[in-house]
Amino acid sequence: MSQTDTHSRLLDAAEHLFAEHGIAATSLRAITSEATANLASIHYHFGSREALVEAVFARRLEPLNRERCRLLDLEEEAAAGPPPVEAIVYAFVAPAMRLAHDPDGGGEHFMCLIGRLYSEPGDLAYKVIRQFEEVFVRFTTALSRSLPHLSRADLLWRFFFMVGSMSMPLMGRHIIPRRTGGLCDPSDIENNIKRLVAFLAAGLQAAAHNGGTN
Amino acid sequence: MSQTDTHSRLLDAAEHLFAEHGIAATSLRAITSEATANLASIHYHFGSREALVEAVFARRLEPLNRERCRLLDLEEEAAAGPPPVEAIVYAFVAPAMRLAHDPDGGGEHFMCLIGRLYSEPGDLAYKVIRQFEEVFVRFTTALSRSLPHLSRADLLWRFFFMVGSMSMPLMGRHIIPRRTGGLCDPSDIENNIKRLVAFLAAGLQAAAHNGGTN
DNA sequence: GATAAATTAAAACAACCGTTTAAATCATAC
DNA sequence: GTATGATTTAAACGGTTGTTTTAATTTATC
Repeated sequence: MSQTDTHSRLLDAAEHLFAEHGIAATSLRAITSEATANLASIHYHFGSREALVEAVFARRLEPLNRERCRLLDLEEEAAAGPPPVEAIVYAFVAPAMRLAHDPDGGGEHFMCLIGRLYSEPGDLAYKVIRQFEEVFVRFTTALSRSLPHLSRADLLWRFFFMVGSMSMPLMGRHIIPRRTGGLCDPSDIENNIKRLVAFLAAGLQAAAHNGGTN
Repeated sequence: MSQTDTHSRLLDAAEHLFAEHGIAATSLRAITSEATANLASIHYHFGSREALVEAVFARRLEPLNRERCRLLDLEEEAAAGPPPVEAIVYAFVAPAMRLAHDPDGGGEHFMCLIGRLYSEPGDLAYKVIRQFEEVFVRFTTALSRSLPHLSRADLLWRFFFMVGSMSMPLMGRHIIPRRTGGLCDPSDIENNIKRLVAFLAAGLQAAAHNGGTN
């Protein structure tokens, strides 16, 4: 934990460069250079490039998803029946948005990286997404209790739509402000959380496209 | 246009491999191998690797966005005032979803690739996204006419949320079916269009998070 | 069928990749 | 202070990358 903690310096540098240039496009030499560490240090501390990649994700994902479940716990204890959709959406969205711009958590690059995940080559995505298993199950069942009229397919699709919407303020850190002349600011976290909750709660509660027959 | 049209065989192979493994992770040798062409043919026909990447996008983007504008034209001519939000969303979503699985259009890999775009290294994303300029302007102004109570920032954010939602059935071709045990099928295009339109129209029309004061 | 242009083919280029090895350095406990 | 284990360093490995060059081949024109 000293200032010469090569292990976490490597994780920080990798996280940053992965988010900035993509995982595949980032070389070990670029990482060790930014971390002011030796090339071989990656293999000493992690064993391989792939293990380093997984470590970058594991470091942040566990606390993030724990916080999501904690917020959902609170809501489910507070409400007698199923919690309102807004509360479920908030418990899912807010921890990710906050982590994305918490300089202490250091996750400012991480959530951008998570957004990239769906477009990274197959093996890695599956490994990482498996860490979402508990969150996926808990939130989809919570939503299905609050939206019992939706078919399972409709509900799951809407859950994925939610993930996609949330990924925009996380991934579009550079593109969105430029595109909107600064009008849309991804670092305006609390307002963006409210925007997302309003948008997603309405979308999730919309009438099913087919009248709910399947 | 003969069966030995190396130029388009290279584009097809690149499009496919880019979508499958990512742009950065795809080598020229892998492309020429799949296209049964010589390694040097890429530089002969396109000049460089980067030019090939841009050509892959340019080939599909222009027809796609033209179709979007055409559908929006129809709606704006049909309606006296601003078209209903559902119609605007449909004009934006449907062409992309159809292209994504139209084997004739060959774009079955392309839309998956578009989804990757937001997470590709910076220079490329800006170049390609500039091709969306007309679509961006036309659809945001159409939406703002149909949703005049929304602030410009709220409207633009919701537009980005829409793009993010739409990217899920496009990008998640492999992950979503596996994750849902086949219950969610990204190739069930027409139903997914309806699902998206129902979800997005409700989200776009939601009350502003702050009561519409800014 | 010869000429010229367009296209394809094979080979080589330097630069970079992830990984490994072995020696040097550091910290720490005896 | 010396021995021991943890960490860092420098150098090299074979393999792959994008690109260029030069020659061979195909295609079209007269």
